[in-house]
Amino acid sequence: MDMRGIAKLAGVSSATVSRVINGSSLVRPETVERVRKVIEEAKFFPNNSATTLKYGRSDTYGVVIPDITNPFFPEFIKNFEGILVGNDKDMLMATTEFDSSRMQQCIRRMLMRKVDGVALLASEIETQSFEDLIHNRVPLVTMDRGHIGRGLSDVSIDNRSGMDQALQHLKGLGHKKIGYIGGVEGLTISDHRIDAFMHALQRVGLETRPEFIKVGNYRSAGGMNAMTELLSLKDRPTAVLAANDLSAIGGMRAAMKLGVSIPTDLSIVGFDDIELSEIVHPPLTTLRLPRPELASVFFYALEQLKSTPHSRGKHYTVKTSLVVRESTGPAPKRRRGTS
Amino acid sequence: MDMRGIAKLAGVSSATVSRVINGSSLVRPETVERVRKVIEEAKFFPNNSATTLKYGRSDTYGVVIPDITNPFFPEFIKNFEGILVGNDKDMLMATTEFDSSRMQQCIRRMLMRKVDGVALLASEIETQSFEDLIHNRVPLVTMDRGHIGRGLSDVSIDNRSGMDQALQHLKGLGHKKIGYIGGVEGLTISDHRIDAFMHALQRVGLETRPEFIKVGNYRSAGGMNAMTELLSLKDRPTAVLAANDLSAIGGMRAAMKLGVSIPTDLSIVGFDDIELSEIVHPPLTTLRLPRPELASVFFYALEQLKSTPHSRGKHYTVKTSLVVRESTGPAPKRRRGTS
DNA sequence: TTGAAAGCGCTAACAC
DNA sequence: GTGTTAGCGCTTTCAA
Repeated sequence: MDMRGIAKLAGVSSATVSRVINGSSLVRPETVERVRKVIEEAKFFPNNSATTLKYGRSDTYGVVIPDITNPFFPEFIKNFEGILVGNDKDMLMATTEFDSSRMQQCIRRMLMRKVDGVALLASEIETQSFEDLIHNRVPLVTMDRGHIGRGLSDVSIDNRSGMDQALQHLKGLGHKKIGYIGGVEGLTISDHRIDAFMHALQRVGLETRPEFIKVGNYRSAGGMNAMTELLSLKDRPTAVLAANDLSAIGGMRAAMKLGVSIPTDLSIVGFDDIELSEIVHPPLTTLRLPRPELASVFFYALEQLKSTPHSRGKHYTVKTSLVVRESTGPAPKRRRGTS
Repeated sequence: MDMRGIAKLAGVSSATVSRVINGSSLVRPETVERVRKVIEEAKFFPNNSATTLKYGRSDTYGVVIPDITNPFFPEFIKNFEGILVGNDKDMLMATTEFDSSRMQQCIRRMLMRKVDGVALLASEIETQSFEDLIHNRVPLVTMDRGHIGRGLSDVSIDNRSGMDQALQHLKGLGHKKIGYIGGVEGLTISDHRIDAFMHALQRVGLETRPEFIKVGNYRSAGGMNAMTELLSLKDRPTAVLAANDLSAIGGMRAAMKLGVSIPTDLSIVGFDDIELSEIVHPPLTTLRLPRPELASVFFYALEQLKSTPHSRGKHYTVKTSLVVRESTGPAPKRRRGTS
């Protein structure tokens, strides 16, 4: 069944049916009524691909994420989809699994589906991939890459303010030796976060120790490994920051397994503030990266780019803030033998 | 840029370009080569909506889920998307947030996008909603609703075998008073699971006590509330089953807060086996519902329906199995005063 | 082995 | 207020 079918049943033309569906005010109310009824009875739904074909836009935004099993992303997706649905748009989600050929496929799918823009939260992207998007004039908003350009905006995470807060908090509790569990090596977002950590240490006046910095993988297993390494050091940190909550939670698990109690023997601070962090035991002190705000900044940035297609994108920033729970406490008294 | 553009550049017709893209063997190798090069240089991507318009199919499957922040669903999505991408298909995901008007919107979106089928994992659907899908000949596969029909298959979760295993396990540990934290009241999937629990109690030879059955909401907060109620009973259960892992984990939290230690004072069994259940402390004993298998059964069921459009669907079953971890242990000795 | 052309369903410009 | 019609990009049948 198409609009012509409906038109015939209602005794009008397909143009009128189109007008009714799109709420044009030019149609006589009784006609509207009649057409509506026929649409209802026939259970008719307009075929979106015809409009997409005609106008080259699909009212769909693409979202590319690395790993949907990291709770941070579903929480973002939930908010983002909510905004889209509220604006009568659709979402095409694709996950890269940290794999660059998957990433290429994702971009390809986005282009073939004529998405109106792409929110790119997967930072392992090579520049090459998104050149295709730029070249095809698809608005692109990235997370924490720092580069902008024509049709390209970036939402950076203000790691700095959050890290400062976290380190001040720890310093206030008497901690001096602070470790770090990183993300996946080589991703810009991980590098930014490590940089932010190092600089924050300096600003707060704590020493940086290379052996206190371990890589993880943004998942709990990586956090466990990294923490195990940190705790096997002769001179251990008394507090640890992690690149995300999942790593921090893995780290807590590893610590508990090794008989290190939290926060008595060791303090831990996460990053993201996923829902889980409140439920876990002990509840995790963490830097909150607010998903609702992040989602709406992405949406706003995309809409901006779409409405001014040929102009240069902008830098946006989302702030982080410290949420103190129970995984941080006073630094333990020094043991004999360790400095 | 469209196929005619490519055709002109390559000195062929758009038909030939189409043939090259679709891998037709009728084109002379040198022509293929030439066209390929032009496509490459122009960074051309075919416009999927034209094909969708022409053939009424989009090579996209829809997935409708209630709540993406419940880790069970991302884990399903991850597997399902993997299968789809491997078969050159796309996924249109929609979440209902347990809201029936959102559900209607979801179905509408699916119909407008001409999805080739829908995997419906949200059981709060009213029959009315999916009549639209059936009416428009869209293959539909539901989870644990039990009804099949023309173009409609169902994947049921074999709660029974799993519940039996769980209760045998608990009985073997000396438990006699077993509580249950349910899902959202009124959802068929919740009702099925409660039924399965009651029948399993009978089969295993344990008594059923209405006051031991509490509703939750599939989230940790609901599990906390339900557990708090259970523990406020004068005569408490010594073991509790939950409708999903999130509820079980919430239940553990509540128990810990009330000074009830797990598994010493109370045993808990979850349902799903989300990744989190292994990380949580203590690691959760649970009934595993294997997501990779679930995803592939859904895909298979959809493909079956698509290839035989006018025939009746089938019943599929996915079995659950008990994974014993550390949240279950021997029943505590009876305290004085409680029977 | 390649080309020409019709038609999928919708919408907006134009005609009445 | 309503109807007519062209055309979005692709594939496939038919013709050459």
